[in-house]
Amino acid sequence: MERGRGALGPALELVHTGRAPTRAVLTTELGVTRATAGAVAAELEALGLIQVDPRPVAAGSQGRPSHRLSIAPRGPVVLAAQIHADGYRAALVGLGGRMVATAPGCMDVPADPAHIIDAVVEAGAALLRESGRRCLGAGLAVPSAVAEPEGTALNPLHLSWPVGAPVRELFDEALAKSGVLGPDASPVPGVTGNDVNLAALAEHRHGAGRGARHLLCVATGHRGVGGALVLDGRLHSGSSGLALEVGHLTVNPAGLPCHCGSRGCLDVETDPLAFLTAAGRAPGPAVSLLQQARDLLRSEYDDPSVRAAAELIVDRLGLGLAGLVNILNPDRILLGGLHRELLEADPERLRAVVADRSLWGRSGGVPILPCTLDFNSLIGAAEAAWQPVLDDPLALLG
Amino acid sequence: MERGRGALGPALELVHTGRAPTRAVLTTELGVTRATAGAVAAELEALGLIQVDPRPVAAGSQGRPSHRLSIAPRGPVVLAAQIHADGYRAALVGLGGRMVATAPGCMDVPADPAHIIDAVVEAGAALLRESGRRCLGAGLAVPSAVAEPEGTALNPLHLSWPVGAPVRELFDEALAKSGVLGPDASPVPGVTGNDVNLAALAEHRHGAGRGARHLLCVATGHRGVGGALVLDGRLHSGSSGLALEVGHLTVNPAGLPCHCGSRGCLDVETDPLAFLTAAGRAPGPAVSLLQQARDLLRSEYDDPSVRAAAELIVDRLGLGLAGLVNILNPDRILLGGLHRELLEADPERLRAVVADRSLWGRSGGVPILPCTLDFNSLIGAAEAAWQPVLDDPLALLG
DNA sequence: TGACTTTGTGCCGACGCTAAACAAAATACG
DNA sequence: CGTATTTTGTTTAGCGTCGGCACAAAGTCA
Repeated sequence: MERGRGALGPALELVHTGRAPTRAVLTTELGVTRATAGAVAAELEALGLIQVDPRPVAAGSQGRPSHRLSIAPRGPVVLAAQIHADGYRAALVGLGGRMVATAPGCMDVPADPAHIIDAVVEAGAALLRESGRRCLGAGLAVPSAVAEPEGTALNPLHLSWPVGAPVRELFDEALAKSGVLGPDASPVPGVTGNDVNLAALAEHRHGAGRGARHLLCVATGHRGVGGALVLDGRLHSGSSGLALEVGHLTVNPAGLPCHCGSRGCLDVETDPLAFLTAAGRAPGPAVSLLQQARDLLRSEYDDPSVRAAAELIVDRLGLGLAGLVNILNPDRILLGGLHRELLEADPERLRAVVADRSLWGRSGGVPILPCTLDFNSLIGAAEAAWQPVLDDPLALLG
Repeated sequence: MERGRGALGPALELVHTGRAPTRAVLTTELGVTRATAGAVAAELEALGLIQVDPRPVAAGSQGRPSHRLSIAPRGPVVLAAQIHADGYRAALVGLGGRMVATAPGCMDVPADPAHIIDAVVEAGAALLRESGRRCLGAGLAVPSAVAEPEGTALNPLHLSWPVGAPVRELFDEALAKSGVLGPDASPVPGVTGNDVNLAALAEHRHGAGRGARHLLCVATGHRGVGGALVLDGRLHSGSSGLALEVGHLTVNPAGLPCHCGSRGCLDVETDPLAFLTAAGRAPGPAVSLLQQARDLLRSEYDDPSVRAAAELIVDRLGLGLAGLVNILNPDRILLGGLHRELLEADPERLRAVVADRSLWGRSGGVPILPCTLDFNSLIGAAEAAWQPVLDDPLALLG
C-alpha cells in the first residue's frame, strides 16, 4: 500500500520541466508500471502540487486518451529575490517556472547589504501575504560569487558591498524576521547563489538549455563576464562555490590590464564597456552600459566602425569560449546579455571562431545558442529554492 | 528475505577503496542497520568478492571486536592494458587495486594499432590462462583523447597512429578473439580511455586523491600536458570524451608556437622538452625526454641555470593551474610526471604562484600534491573495468 | 567474576514496488 | 452502426527489501 514514494521526486521534476504531460508518458519516463505512476500522480495531487485534468487530452492516436497532468494553479510557491547593480526585484514563482506575482523593481538601493536584503525579502513577503499562497522556500540571486559553505559574497563589484558580506546569513535572518513562515511556523530555508549560476539553472530547466547534459553558460551584463556550468541537471559550482569564474581567461595577450593582475582578460575585453570603447563611443551616464551597447549594436550595425568593433569582441569571445570548450567539452553553450546580442548579430562568425580555435571543433562543433529567458536570475533563484521539494516532496509537505 | 541488495554496490565500493575494514563501519558508512550490513557482507562473500576473516580485528576499544573485511585473495580480476610511446603493458588487477600478475613490458611496438592492441590483449590473456582466475572486465589506456561515443583516438601523437583509429572497436575485437571470456562464453566488456584520465581515477580510488570531491590532475610525460577531473568519484570526460584538454591554455603569450595555432600553450611551455631547452641542454636520443628532465632536475638542481629553468617552468605551470582553479574550483590538485618532480623540488613556489594568480587563492588555497601511484594508467584502466561490477555486482555475477 | 559495551543474527512487520486481471475510453474497420 | 483493437487507468494480490527489535556473542573494565 501507499505506492510510489521513491519515485515522487523524479515524477514531480518531470511535470515541473514539462516532460510529463500525461500519466502515460510519466509511466515510461519513470520506468515504472502504470499502477505506480498512477499512485504517484495521485499522491502529488493530494499534496496540492499537481492537477490531473479529467478532460482527455486531444487524442489523434488510437487507444484511450490520457488525462492531462499540469501544475496545480493555486499550489504553493517559492519566494524569489534578485539584487543587481540598479536595485532589486522580488517575485513569487510556482512550479513550472511560472511567475505568480512580481513586485515592481525598486531602484533606490541602500548600500548596506543587510538593509537591501531586508527590503527585498519584505517586498516578497508582501506579495506572499497578498496572494495567500503557501511558501515552500526562498532563493536569492546576487551579482557576486558566493563562497561555500560560508555563504559570503566574495566579489560584489557592482554593489559597493564589503567583500565577504554574509549574504546567506542576512537572507536567512531577513526571512525569519519578515514572517515568511513554513507550516510549523519555522522560517523557510533560504538558498543564496550567484546570479549567473542561478540563471543558467533556469535556462536548463525552462529555457534554451533544456535537455543538455553538459551546459555551459556565459554572459556579460554591466561589467565583467560570468559563467556557469550545469552538469547532468545539477549546477556545478565547484568545491567552494567559486567555479566558472571565467572572466580571467586571457583572450588578448597585449590587451588592457585587469584588476586580477593580468592583462587582456575576457572580463575587460568583451564586456559592454569594451565594445563601446572599441566602437569609439564614450559611455554616457544616463542608462546602463549594457543598454548603451545593445542600442548601439541594434541601431548602428551598418556603421563600419560599429561592425568592426562587434567582430573584434566576437573574436575575443570566441577565443575564450574555445578555451572553455577544450577544458569542459560541453554539449551546448548559451550566451546571455551583450554576448547574446553579439551572437545574434552574426551567429556564423562566433561559431567559426570557436570551431577554429578549439581542438576538436571540426568533429561536430558545439551548438552555441542565445538564451531564451534572458538569463532570468529570478526564475533561477526560484529553481534553486524548489530543488529540495523536487528532491523529496514528502520531507516538506508530508 | 535476502536483505541488502540495493546496498550491494556501495558496500563493495567501500571495501574496494579500503573505507570499510569491518562490518561495523560498513553499517555506519552505508547508513543501514547492522542486520542489513551483515546480509550485504554475506552476499558479497557468497559472490566470491570479499572475505570475512573470523579472527577478530585487534581490539583496543571496548565491546565485541569486529571481524575483518578484506578482498577475497583468489577472487575475480580484470584485465588491464596500457599502450604508451615506448611499448605496452598488461596486467591482471584484483579488487582493491592490487596487481595480481604483470606481463613484462614490451618495447618493440608495431605501428599498426590493430596489431599492438591484439598483442597487449594476448599478453593479458596469457596471464589470465596462467592464473586460472575469473575475468570480469577489461580496460585499455591509450595516450590519446578518446572520442565518445565512437571510441576513436583523436590525437595519438606519440604513436604514429592514424587520427581517428577505432581503438574501442579494436580492443573489443581483440578481447573476443583471444578468448578472454565471461562465464557464459561472451567476451568481457572492454573499456577504453585516455591514459591520464584513467590514471586520475586510480589516484582518486587508491592514491593521493582519495576522499577528494573535485579532484584535478595534471601531468606531463614525454610531450604535451594531460589533464583529468574526477567529480564526486566519477571521471568527468565531457559530453564527447574530450574534456580537460588543458594543454592549450596560454601561459606565455610571447612563447613558442604550438601546433594548435596559438603560441605559448601549456603543452609546449611546461613539458620535459621545454624544461631541457630552458636549462640550455640539448635533448639526447638515448632515453626518454621525461627521464632526461628528471635526471637533470635531481642531479643538478644546484646548478643556477637548471634551477632557473625549473622556476621558469613552475611559474608557467602555476599560471595554467591558476586558470584551471578559476574555472573548476577543485578541492585538490595532483601533479604527475615532470610536473610532480617540479612540485617536489620546490613545493612552496608553485603553491604561491597558484594562490597569487587564482582569484580566490587567498581564501584557503587549493592543496597541490604529488601523485602517489606515479599516475599508474594500468590501475586506472582496471578501475574503469571494475566500475560496472561496483555499480551492480549482481548484474555480472548473479 | 560480574557489569558494561559493542558487534552479529534471527524474526517480524512495514513499505514500495511488480504482475496480472479487469475496466474504461477512444479509434479502426467491416 | 456495431464490434474489434488499442491504449490508458484501477484494483488486487504478492513479493522483495529494509528497519526495528530482541537476543546472543565476545570482548573490556572494575
